[in-house]
Amino acid sequence: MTPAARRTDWELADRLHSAAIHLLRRARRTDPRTGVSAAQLSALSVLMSGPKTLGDLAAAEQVRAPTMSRLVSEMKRAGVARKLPDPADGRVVRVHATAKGRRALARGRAMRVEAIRHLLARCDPEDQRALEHAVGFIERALGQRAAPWRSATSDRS
Amino acid sequence: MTPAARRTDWELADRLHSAAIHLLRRARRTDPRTGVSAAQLSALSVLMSGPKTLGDLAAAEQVRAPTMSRLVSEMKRAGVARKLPDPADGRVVRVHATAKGRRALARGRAMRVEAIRHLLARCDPEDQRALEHAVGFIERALGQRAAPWRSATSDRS
DNA sequence: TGAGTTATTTAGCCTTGCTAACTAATATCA
DNA sequence: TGATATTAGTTAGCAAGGCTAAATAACTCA
Repeated sequence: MTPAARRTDWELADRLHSAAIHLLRRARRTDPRTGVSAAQLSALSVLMSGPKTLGDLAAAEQVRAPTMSRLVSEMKRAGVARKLPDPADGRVVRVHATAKGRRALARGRAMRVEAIRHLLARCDPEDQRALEHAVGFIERALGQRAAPWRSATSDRS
Repeated sequence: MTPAARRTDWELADRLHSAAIHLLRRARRTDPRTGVSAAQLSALSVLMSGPKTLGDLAAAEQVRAPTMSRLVSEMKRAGVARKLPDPADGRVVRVHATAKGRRALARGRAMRVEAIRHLLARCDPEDQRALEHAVGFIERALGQRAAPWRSATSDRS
């Protein structure tokens, strides 16, 4: 690779980094209006694909077990999650999202996505093609596709 | 707008949101190795364009004055920032990055951008054009261009 | 000068990370 | 089988980094 090409790559990576930070900062402005904390919304998004054990939830959220244990207790208190015993293994706790939790997540996600959609309002067909191509590339590069909405705590920068 | 077009917009916004979250989650994996907290790195990035008052710094970081006051005290203790009195107004504190702070920021930013650049390694010329177009569009939509590297605290999701 | 405004700090609270240490349940194996 | 090890989750206690309210110090202006 030539030095010039390397510099170009670096610059593109830098701009992509910056754009991602600022895009999310804009998107999350609405979060306080959901009535559920960012950490709870993030955990709820993991639960959308079905009940999870506390350990799985902690791993998915990239936090330690005690952190998730406490968070789930708060979610239970807030009425957005339930804890049920595992019939096969008495040590295991299965966490389910409640209907209230699913509604809170849908609302929070919709507000965020709406904020981004608003930004895209002036998008012409060429912009849109480029965005789709770019997002598709990033999804492939990250080894994921149609990833669930995740993280509130975690996209801390 | 037809219902189908609206749905397409929503889906693109949703994927962009998700891609941004996961991109940053990947990029920040290296942060703990910088020796300076994410909040401090973010504040340092603001100081790269020159000294700032505490209030300006708080506004730039979107936190309250007491939060920034404490953060800057810690940065001073860590040797990455200095507090100097304003010669014209005795109430004002001017915060400067030290050489150590500039090095810490450069290191942290380089590690993040390197992580993203690594993701872009398989980028063919067409992908690159699309990414550049998409990033440029987002920069314009957010009303910024070549934004400084900001925030560690703030891209929390 | 004295009242009001502004910049920063202090005090104290909350959330959400963490580790260490504990309990309960299950698994292993001599 | 029964002792021991492992695993899942909880509890306790600490730190970082948000916040508001109230204090302090310096400035502005009538």
